Amino acid sequence: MIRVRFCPSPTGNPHVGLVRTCLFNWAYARHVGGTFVLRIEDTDAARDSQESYEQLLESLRWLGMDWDEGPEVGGPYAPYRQSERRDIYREIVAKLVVSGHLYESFSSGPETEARHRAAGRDPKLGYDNHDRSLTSQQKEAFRTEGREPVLRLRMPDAAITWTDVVRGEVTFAAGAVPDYVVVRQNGDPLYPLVNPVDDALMRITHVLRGEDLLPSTPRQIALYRALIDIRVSDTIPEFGHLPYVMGEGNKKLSKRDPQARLLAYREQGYLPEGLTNYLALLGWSISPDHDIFSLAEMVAAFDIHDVNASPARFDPKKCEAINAAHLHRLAPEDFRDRLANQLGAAGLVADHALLSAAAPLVQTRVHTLGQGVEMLRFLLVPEAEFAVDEAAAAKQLGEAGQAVLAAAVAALEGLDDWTWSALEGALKSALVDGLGLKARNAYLPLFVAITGRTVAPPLFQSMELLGRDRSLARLGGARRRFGSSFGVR
RNA sequence: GCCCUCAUCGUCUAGAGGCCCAGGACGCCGCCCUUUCAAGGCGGUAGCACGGGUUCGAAUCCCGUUGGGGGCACCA
Repeated sequence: MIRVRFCPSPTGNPHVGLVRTCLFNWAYARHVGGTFVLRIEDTDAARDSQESYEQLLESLRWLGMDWDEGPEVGGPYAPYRQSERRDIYREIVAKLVVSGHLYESFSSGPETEARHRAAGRDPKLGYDNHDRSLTSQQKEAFRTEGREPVLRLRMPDAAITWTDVVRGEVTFAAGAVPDYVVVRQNGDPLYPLVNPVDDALMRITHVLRGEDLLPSTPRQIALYRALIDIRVSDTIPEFGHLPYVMGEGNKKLSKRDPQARLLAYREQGYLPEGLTNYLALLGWSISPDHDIFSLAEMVAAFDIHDVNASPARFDPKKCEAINAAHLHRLAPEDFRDRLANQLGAAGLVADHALLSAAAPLVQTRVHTLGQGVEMLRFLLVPEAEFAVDEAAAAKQLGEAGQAVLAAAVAALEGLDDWTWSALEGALKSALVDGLGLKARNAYLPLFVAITGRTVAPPLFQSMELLGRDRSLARLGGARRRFGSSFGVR
């Protein structure tokens, strides 16, 4: 039985790189019919926050990644928040000390450096394993000075090799990794201990995580061996190190990067299926000749062994394009309902019939739901709040535009049949035939007057939905407001 | 400095010795369609980092160089 886990620490807001790691774990678990465990690594009280924790869960749920075991759903290895597992760690640490895998270390950083200098070595070399064989008298002496030790893991004096699921064989030479701190002076267990301990206890079979953790893998393998020795575990899991998601330039996408903030995409009206599709493409591909797919299709095809080892750059343009493809594929009613939510979040309400008629007009014209809101704003906003984009007005409602507006008003005032095809007929004969204008020049001023912008749903349909009174009022308003600016440019 | 790691169009990728004078997608550029903007259709632009091997044959295997990234905490 394959068991994978995703174990974020709740600091800052969830970002796309983190979510991509989660997605690969989740998809692999689902693909092989294994178990997906969510574990919260909140051992750093100073940086962890409840808000971050909640955003994390919310993000995963929004994207459709459900967990079989973890916070709020429980499971056989509960609790799944490390802050609630202190007693477990204490017990295991005690066993590791008794068995000699952990030892007390009193050296301070400056002391270690001084030893390196005295021996003519680079002082930045790191810990020198100096305290490995302190006698009990020596330890006693430190204690009388009032010094408390940290606990370090005794690293094996041999090379450590594993076969990484995404990179193949990786080896660290003997002595490349110094004995490292596993329990703080104040007794708090640290990530390098707690993470493998929980993986062991929770019977995790595949550790799939970011490549930043690759250099710490030899330590974890060493710890695993110790855990096997004290019978807490009986195997070492497979490791797979996923490539980074990079931002602009050549730096890893960080939590501080605004483009990395996951929930920003929801706010802008990205679809969860669009975002997961794009994220999946960062380091993986479903087939040589297509790249639009659903989560279910991903699950059917995803294998962690197919993931690339090289870092991928996050491209907002492609992300938007992939999202657009999903948006355009939505059934019209589905699109309409999602748009209704987005409108609601923007404080706009539309009655069902109006929205049902309007939504199809914008579906293929936008890449995100947020763009849909902007495109329909003219139709849903209270008349008093309707505003014309100044730049568009300056360009389209000058002298020529005013002539168009005048002719349009004249042609429409006597029009009884306020349907889009009647509107089209009337305006076409008045402006294209009557004034001899090209369609573009004939209609652009009307777009601006009616919708306030030059990027909008089709004109005649928009006017039909807006209704006769409001349409004529806006045409008149545009003449009054911008007609006086003749010659002013 | 030491250790690890990565290397195909601008970007994401397909490619696991001959099917590749390298395929797809996004972007970009044309054209068509067109009531703006999209969408759609058609076409175009652009790449195997470099140098050595191995082989009848290398984007694919090996070595090196160069370049990028990461790690070397009583953070995770």
